[in-house]
Amino acid sequence: MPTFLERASQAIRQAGGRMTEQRYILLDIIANADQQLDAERLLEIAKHRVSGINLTTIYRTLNVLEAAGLVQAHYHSPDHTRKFYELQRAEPTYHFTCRQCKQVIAFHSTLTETIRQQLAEQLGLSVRDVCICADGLCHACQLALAERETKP
Amino acid sequence: MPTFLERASQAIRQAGGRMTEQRYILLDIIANADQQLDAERLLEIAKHRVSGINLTTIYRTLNVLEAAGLVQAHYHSPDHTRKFYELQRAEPTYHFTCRQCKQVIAFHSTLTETIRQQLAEQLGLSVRDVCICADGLCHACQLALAERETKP
DNA sequence: CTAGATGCAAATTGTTTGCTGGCGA
DNA sequence: TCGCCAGCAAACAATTTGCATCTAG
Repeated sequence: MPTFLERASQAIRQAGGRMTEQRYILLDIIANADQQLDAERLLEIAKHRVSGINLTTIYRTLNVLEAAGLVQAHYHSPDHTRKFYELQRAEPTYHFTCRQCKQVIAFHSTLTETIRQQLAEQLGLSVRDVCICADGLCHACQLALAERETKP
Repeated sequence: MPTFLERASQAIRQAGGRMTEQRYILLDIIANADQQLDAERLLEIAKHRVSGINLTTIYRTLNVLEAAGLVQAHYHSPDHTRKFYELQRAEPTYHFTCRQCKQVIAFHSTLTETIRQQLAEQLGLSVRDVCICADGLCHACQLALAERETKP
C-alpha cells in the first residue's frame, strides 16, 4: 500500500508534472497541518525546510496541487480576500467569521451534498466545488452587544 | 407610505450620512436591475445619468449602502474575484459558474436558513451573511465532455 | 456654515506572468 | 538530454486611501 505522498507524486506525474522537493514539502506541510493555511503562512513554514523558496513557487505549486485534485482551496469569511488550503477530503471544513472580534470558527456541514443534489436535479448541473462561508457575531460578542444596549 | 428611496434616504441619514445624487442613482439602478451588478457595470450605467461619476465613488457608495443594510454583496463563483450587488432581501440569489463555458447560472436556496439555525444551535453563533457559490459543469458542457470521451 | 461627499491620482493586496538558468525522469 | 520547474522582478485586477474641492442639511 503506497503512502499518501507516493500516491500524490503519481497523481502529479499523471498530470504531466514532476514531483520536486518544493512540491513534496508543501504537500507534507498541508497534510500535517491541523488547520487550513494560506500562501503566506505556507511560505513561512516552508522556509524552515528549503531556503530560497519563494511566494511565486508557493502559488504555482498550490495551483498544481489543486488541479491534480490533491488539495482544495477555501475562503474563510465573506470578505474573501485570501485563499486557505487543506487536503482534498470528503467532508470539507467551512468557516464562520465574527464581524466584531474577527475570530474564525470552523464548522462541518453536509449541506454541500444537498446543494449538489438540488442543482443536479433541478438544473442538470454537475457541481465540483461549493463554497459556503458565513459571518455574524460570535457568542461572546452577542453578549457584549446586549450588555451595551441595556445601559447606553 | 414612503417609497423605497425615501426609506433608504432615511436609513442613510440615520447612519450619519447624506443622500446625494450619486447614492440616489446607484440605489435606483440596483433596485431596478433584473440581475446582480458589479462595480464596473454600475459605473457604466451610472455614467448615463451623472457625468463625471467615478469608480471610487461607486465603491465608496456600495460600502455605505451595504453598511446601512440597503444592499448586499455576493460572489458569483468560487474564485471570488468580483463582488456583485443586489437589494437586501429575504431570499437572496446564489450562483453557479460553469468551469468550461464560464456561464453563470442563478439559483435560489433555503439552505441559508438551515445553516443559520445549525450554527445558532450548535455553536451559539448569530449569522448575518452566508455566502454560497458553486462551480462545475453545466449540462451542455457535460454532454460535450461525454462526447469527447467516447471517441478520443 | 461645516461635517461629510466627490473626484482624481496614487497606494495596497493577493495573486499571476515573463524570462533565464537549473534540475528531475 | 530536454522539457518542466524555481526564483526573481515586474505585471495585474479589484478595491481602498490621501487630499483638495464641493455640497447637503
